[in-house]
Amino acid sequence: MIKVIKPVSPFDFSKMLRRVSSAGKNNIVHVDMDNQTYKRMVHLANRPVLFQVKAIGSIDEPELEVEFPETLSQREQDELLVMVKRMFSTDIDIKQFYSQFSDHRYIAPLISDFYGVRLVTDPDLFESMVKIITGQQVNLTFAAVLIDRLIDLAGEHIEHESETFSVFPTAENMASLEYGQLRELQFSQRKAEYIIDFARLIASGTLDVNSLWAKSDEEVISSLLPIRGIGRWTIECLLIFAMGRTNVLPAADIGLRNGVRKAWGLEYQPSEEDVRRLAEDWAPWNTYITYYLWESLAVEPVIKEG
DNA sequence: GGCCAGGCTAGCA
DNA sequence: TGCTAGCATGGC
Repeated sequence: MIKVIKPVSPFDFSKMLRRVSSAGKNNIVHVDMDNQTYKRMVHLANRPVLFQVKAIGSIDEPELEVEFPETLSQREQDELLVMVKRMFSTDIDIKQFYSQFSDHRYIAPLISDFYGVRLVTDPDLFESMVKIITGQQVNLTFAAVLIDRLIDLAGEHIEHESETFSVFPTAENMASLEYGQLRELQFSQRKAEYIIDFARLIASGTLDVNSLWAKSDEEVISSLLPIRGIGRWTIECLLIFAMGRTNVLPAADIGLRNGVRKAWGLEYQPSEEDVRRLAEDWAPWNTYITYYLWESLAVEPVIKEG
């Protein structure tokens, strides 16, 4: 069955896909740049469901076709469409961001470079949190390798029309792991503890992550901060990469600081406080400015000759 | 080979 | 309250 979503324009699905497809080598997300499609499985009503998102139309008159099994109930269809809209930030009125910063010396060029690019989020809070904790203090390349290994170990792997789709491990899957199993994948002892303990909190019903959706950013931060292994940066990333909140400033983030250094042409590494000062007029678009600064670092490096 | 990675905790003053 | 050593390993 196919339903059509009309995102608010501008919406550059192609650039968004390029970013998604460069993360890791696992079989969770299947991106086809030629056909402009994104496919993956998610848990819906406790079973894995395959869906596909395909871009038709243009950047200024975008449409997304969402394809999913006929067997979904009406309620599950609604849930899936809400999730897809959130994942691709289709309802964010990005033109307001653009008009607010159209004359900004350092931000306007970013808008020009990444016109129509929106945040692409993870469909699931648990999945996102595991990825973020894994990414603490290690380079992104290594973090992606660790996540790939974790998916091989604990995820489901489902064949569908000659393609293999991996499904990210559920909290229940991971709650039954031992720390030593993650150590063997080259997780540090502490990260193994952080991640498995977090899975156990959810699987046991002690922590209800879905209750976070109704909370403000600061309420989400204060409710997760007491959990061991979860600091402010981690929650700020969750707010961005899982919840799609648009006004989050992870000022301590080394990538953001590098991005600010590059865009502002600074000769020194700005501190967290420096970033907060420069960002005083960024509201309510802290997340998008941060995201575009991250994007500006991810641009393919020029290959040197010789 | 040394420093840096899209940090966090625990221990100390 | 604020500071810092230690963690743990790949990338460059």
